[in-house]
Parts: sequence; C-alpha cells; structure tokens
Amino acid sequence: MRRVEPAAVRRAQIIEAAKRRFRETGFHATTMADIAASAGVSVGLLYRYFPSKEEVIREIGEADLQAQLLTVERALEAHPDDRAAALDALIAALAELAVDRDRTLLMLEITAETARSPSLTAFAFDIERRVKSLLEARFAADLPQEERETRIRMALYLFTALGLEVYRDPENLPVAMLVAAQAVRRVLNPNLDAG
Amino acid sequence: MRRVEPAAVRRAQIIEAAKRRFRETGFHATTMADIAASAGVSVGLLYRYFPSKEEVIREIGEADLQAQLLTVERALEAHPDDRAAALDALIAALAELAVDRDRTLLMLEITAETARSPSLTAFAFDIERRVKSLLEARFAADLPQEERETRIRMALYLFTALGLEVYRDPENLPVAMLVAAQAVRRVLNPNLDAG
Amino acid sequence: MRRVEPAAVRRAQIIEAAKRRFRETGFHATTMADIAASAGVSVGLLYRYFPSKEEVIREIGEADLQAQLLTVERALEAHPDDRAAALDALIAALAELAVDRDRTLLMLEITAETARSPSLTAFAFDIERRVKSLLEARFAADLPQEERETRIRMALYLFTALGLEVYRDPENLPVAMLVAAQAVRRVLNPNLDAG
Amino acid sequence: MRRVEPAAVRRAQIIEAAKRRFRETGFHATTMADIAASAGVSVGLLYRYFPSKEEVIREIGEADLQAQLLTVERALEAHPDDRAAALDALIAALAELAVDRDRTLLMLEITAETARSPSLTAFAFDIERRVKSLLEARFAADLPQEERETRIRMALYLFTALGLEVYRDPENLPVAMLVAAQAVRRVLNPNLDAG
DNA sequence: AATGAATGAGATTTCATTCAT
DNA sequence: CATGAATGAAATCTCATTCAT
Repeated sequence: MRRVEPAAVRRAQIIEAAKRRFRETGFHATTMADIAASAGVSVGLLYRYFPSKEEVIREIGEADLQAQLLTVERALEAHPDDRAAALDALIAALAELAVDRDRTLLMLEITAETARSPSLTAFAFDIERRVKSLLEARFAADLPQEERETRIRMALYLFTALGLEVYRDPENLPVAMLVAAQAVRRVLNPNLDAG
Repeated sequence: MRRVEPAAVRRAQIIEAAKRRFRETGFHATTMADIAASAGVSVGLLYRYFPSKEEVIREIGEADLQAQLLTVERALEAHPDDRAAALDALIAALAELAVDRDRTLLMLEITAETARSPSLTAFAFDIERRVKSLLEARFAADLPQEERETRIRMALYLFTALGLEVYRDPENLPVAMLVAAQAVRRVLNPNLDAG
Repeated sequence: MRRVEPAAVRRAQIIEAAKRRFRETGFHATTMADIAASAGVSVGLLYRYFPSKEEVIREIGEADLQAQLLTVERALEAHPDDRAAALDALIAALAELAVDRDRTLLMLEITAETARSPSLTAFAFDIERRVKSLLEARFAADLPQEERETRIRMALYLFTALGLEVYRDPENLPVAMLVAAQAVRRVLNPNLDAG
Repeated sequence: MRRVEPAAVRRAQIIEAAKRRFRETGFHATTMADIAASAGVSVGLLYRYFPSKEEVIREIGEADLQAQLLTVERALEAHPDDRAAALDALIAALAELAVDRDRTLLMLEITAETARSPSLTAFAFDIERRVKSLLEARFAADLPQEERETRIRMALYLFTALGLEVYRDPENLPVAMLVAAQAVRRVLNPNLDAG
C-alpha cells in the first residue's frame, strides 16, 4: 500500500537524502539513482521535484546559506540589549555551524560549484551582504566606516577557517574552537583591542 | 618534425594542462581528452605518464602541498637571525599563495577530493605537520607548550581563510590582506599581544 | 465547480488537444502529459478515454481519413445531376483539405506512423477504395475499366502533391492550386483530353 | 583483431545502418543503440562521428536532397542537344527515385522532421531552388515567365505524389508510373498541350 | 614512444502507464 | 468519475580506459 506524502515532506526527504549522499560521495560522484535509493523513492519521482541534478545542488547550497543567515539573526535577537551576551551567543552559534564537518564538506563542494553556477554565486553574495549588515549594525556601529567592514569580515572568515581546520583534523576541535573564539572576541570587542 | 621532449618536461606539460582545465571546469567535468588536447599530446600518451585520472589529481594535490612547505622553508631560511624579518617574509609568502585565486580554486577541489582519497589525506597531514614544526621552532619556542600549537594553528588557518575570502570576492583583496597580516602578526608575536 | 461534460465532448476535447500538440511537436515528441494539460484534464482521465497513446494516434488518423471520404461524398451529392458542377465542387473541396497545412503535417506523421500500425493501414486502404469507387462511378463510368482507375488515381494524387507543395512552401499556394485544378480537370474531363 | 576503417568508410557504414533502421522503425522509434548494433560498432563510436541523433537525421536528409539534385543534373547532361531525349531521361530518373519505397518512407520522415529543423528546411529550399532552375532553363525557357514556374512546379510534385502513391500501394507501381509519366510529359512539353 | 579509434559501463533524463485515494 | 503522485524501463549521451597500429 503506497503511502502518499505531502509534497513538502517529499521534497525534504529527497533533499536530506541528497545531502547525505553528497557528503559521503561528493557532488559529482553521487548519482541521481543513489539519491533516489537513499530517499526511498524512484528516480522518476526525483524529477517531479527537481528539474535536474544541478537544481538539487543549488537548492541545498541556498538552504545552507539561508541557515547561516538565520543562525546569526537568532543569536543577535536573543540578546537585544546586552552586547557582550550577543557576542557570546553569536560565537557559540557560528562555531556550532563551523564544527559540523558534514556541513563544511558540503560548503566546500558548494564553493567549488559556485565558481560555475552564476545564480548560486549571486545568492551567496546577497546572503553574505545581509549577514555583514547585521553584524556591523550590532558590533561595529561605533567604529569608523572603514574599520567596521574590516573587523566584521575578519570575524566571519575566522569561522570559515575554523570550519576548515576542524574538517581537516577533527581531533583538534577543542583547541581550534578556543583559538577562534578568542580571536573573534578580540576583533569584535573594541575595548580589548587597540591595534 | 616534433621534438621529442624529455619525460620530465612532458609530465610538467601535462600537469600544467590538467591544472588549467581543472580550474576552469573542475575535476569531474574535466575529461582526460580535454587534458590531452590542452597539453598537446594524445590520450594514449597521457596514460603513459599517469596510470589514471585519479593519479593526475593526486599528483597535483601533492605538488601544491609541497609548494606550501617549500614556501615556508624559504621564507624562514632567508632571515635566519632576524625573527621580525622572518615573520614579515612568512606573511608575505603565505599571503601570496593565498591570494592566488587559481590556487584556491584548485585547493577547494582538492580538499573536497581529499575526503575520498586516503593517500592524499595522509600526505596532507604529513606536510601540515612539518610546516607546523618549522613554525613552532621559529616563532613559538619560548611559549608554553600548550599555547604553541594553538597559535601556530591559528596563524595557518588565517591564511586558508584569506584564500577563501579573496576567492569569493577578489575586490576585497587589499582589505582582506591587511586584516590577515595584522591578525597573524598578533598571533605569532607575543610581544604585541597582551590579551 | 466544474461542469461534467458528456463523454463524447470529452473525447472531442482530448482529440483536439492531441491534434494541436501533434502538429506543433510531432507524434513522438508529444507526451501524454502535454495532451492532458492541453485538453485541461488529468493524465488519469486521458486513460479512461484512450487505452494508450497509440490509440489516440490511430483515432486521429482514422478521423482524418473519414473526413476525406465525407468531403468527397458531400461534394458529389451536392450536384447529383450536373457533372461539371460536381467536378468543380470536388476540386474545391479536396483543394481546401490539401491547402490546410496543419492537416498535411498531421497526414505526414500519420503516413509515417501507418508503416508501423497495421490496423491503421487497413483502415486507410478501405477508405481509399471507397473514395475511388465514388469517383469512378461519377466521373469515369464511361471509360474503359483500366483507364478509369488510372485517371481517378491520378486525380487523387494530384491533391496529395498539392498538399505537400503548399506545406513546403505556403507562399506558392495560389499558383499551386491553379496548376492542380487545371491538371485534375483535364484528367477527369474526357472532353478536354485526347491522351 | 580490430580492423581500423578509414573515417569516411566508418561514417558511411553508420549512415547506411541508420537509414536501414530508420526505414524499418522510423526516426523516433530507432535508438542509437539500434543503429550502433546495425552498423556493428559501439554506441560510443557513433558519437565520435555524429554529435547527436539529430545530426544523423539531418545528414541523411541532406544526402537525399543532394542525390535528387544530382539525379536531375545527370539526366539533363546526358542529352545536351536533344530536348525530347532529355525529358525521357529526366522522367525515368525521377521516377526511379520516386518508386523507391525505402526512399519515400525516409522522405516522409524527413519532411515531417523538417518542420522542426530549421537548418534542414533551409537546405531543402536551396536544393529545390536549384532543381527548378535547371528544369526551367531546359524545358521552359520558351514559355512565358509566369507559366514557367507553374509548369516546373507541377512536374516536380507529380513525382512526389508518385512516390506517395507507390509507397501506399506498391502493387500499383506500373499504372502509377504510366500516369505520372504521361502527366509530366504533357506539362513539360508545350507542343503536346494546347490547354 | 606515440596515436586516436574503439569500447562499454554508467550517468542523466524522459515518459507511458498505473493505481491509491 | 477524477486526480496526479509514483514507477521503472529505456533513451541519449559521456568518458575513463584500452590497444592495434
């Protein structure tokens, strides 16, 4: 007896399966048949939900970027009046994303793919811009314009680096996190830094 | 009448062609025929020099890692007695690697590929270990053991992050480099940092 | 609230939609989903009315052949006592069919398909036989048996040729029609032709 | 032991196999695997010679049109000084093409396909124009301009129709040919026609 | 050593048809 | 009667690799 899932559930089911396989095998070594089997559906059905493999990749990439934005928003909104607490929350949240090796692997594949997918590139730029705006408004409003961007940018890429580090050597997670947190705190906290 | 190139030259020709194509199309979208055409040799000849596509990828990855190690070694050796100058040289050298977008793109592909190639993974670990040893000996010898590794590690992945940052938005190169240099200097030079 | 159409109307709707799509995309490039969408019904419903795509094609083919027969019958019946007028009417009617490019395109697809569909082939033979009988009785009754068939056949295929000509180059329609009419008239009118 | 054929031989081998299968199964029902098997080569090799199935179809279509032109040219050149003999040769040659059922089936498929392949359409127009020029120069030079084109056109599509007729009912070949020849002769030979 | 024609397994994608609801 | 999600076989096309010459 075939169980009919609502469309949204099916989409999610497929996306989850695709992410699982992409992580294990990479974008290009993963076949649509793999994804279908992993999702427990037929190959044909995949194509009812996604017009092409390319599109599956793009959707996963976009969802990942959206998740980043959401993570930042939530961390900041949780402490509207306490800058220090907001900073702690932000660091914790971004670190959590960064230390997720599966996510990092996916991010690497996506970044590489981005080079060849203009629409994904555009989307990534947009998300990045919005994340930076949020952070600038909260942590760098009192700095000179030029300095603002520099600090925010640096903070963000510290997390990228953290992700790469943990991805390459998961055993170093504790140390790496400590270092990253320390560095970010210094960058976003004007009191501690005169440099 | 074609001049018969020595084997080493041929290998280099092929590797260069492969890198070119990998950058432009990515590992998986690049065919052996592409590489052969790009290198100006026949497909058959390609297989005389490399037993498989996999092997071409691995060799490129290893060469890149070797180059990193060499870069660090040279920077340090150039200033055996002047720590500050050595640090400047190191930063300049690693930054130069990092801001090479072609290299970064290749690195992304390689990192993603690494997940599936145990031998490349092992090689990468080895190189990284040696780079860290060099840096620890030179810049962290006087720090407490525990802090040593942390600082070195942090310095290194700041360069990785710089690469990603510049890759994603080349226009930011000047700002990104400044930020990175500042951060690295602070991390590796305990005198400048009281935090 | 959708009005439930009588079955015959539904069938007609579907057939019309199918013809439209077949013309635009050809038999094989047209999908059952296309037809369903074009007819404003669901795929499932399509299969209530036609057991297979094959069957849709056959029905359209047969309807076209039937229409030809009907066209000839009507033209002849309209002028039961006036041979010249009947000839004029026949020419006008067949020419009208022939210059309908949509119909010709469909006819080409059908003819090609016929080669693979025995039942359609049989039907086509039957219709053709009946059309020829009608024409022979009316226009060639006074000729020797052998001559009869020859002339009728020739008249008919002049119209086929007319259809192809107009299909291939619609701009030539006026000239082509003139030539065809002249030729047919000569063939079917013994007074004008001494052979 | 693999036998290496010169490229041209291979192409021809593939084209012949494709024509064979297209005739038997039609364009769309014929698969690339069918063609490959029929040509005794692998599917992969097919794609070394033709970039797509579409292209195989187009090449066959163009070759057929070229053959038509060549046929006409040869018939006319064989009798440069004898108009009546040239006409006889022309009729014989075109009739021979027309009564080749395989060719007609192919022509049907091609004509239907033409509707969707602009480059083939253009080619067909060009060939047709050249054929008409040849015939006008030879058989209609002394006719009033307006009548020229009409008569030539009519002669040509009589052969097309002959092809269809014979295709549909091969048994009629003798009668059909007689009728066609008679009609064409009358059309192209003003002396025999006072109408 | 060098070529590139040839292979064939496998990838993406399509679509007629079915059937639970 | 009606829907359209689901199937899965099959089609087109690609490409790493081999090997006769």
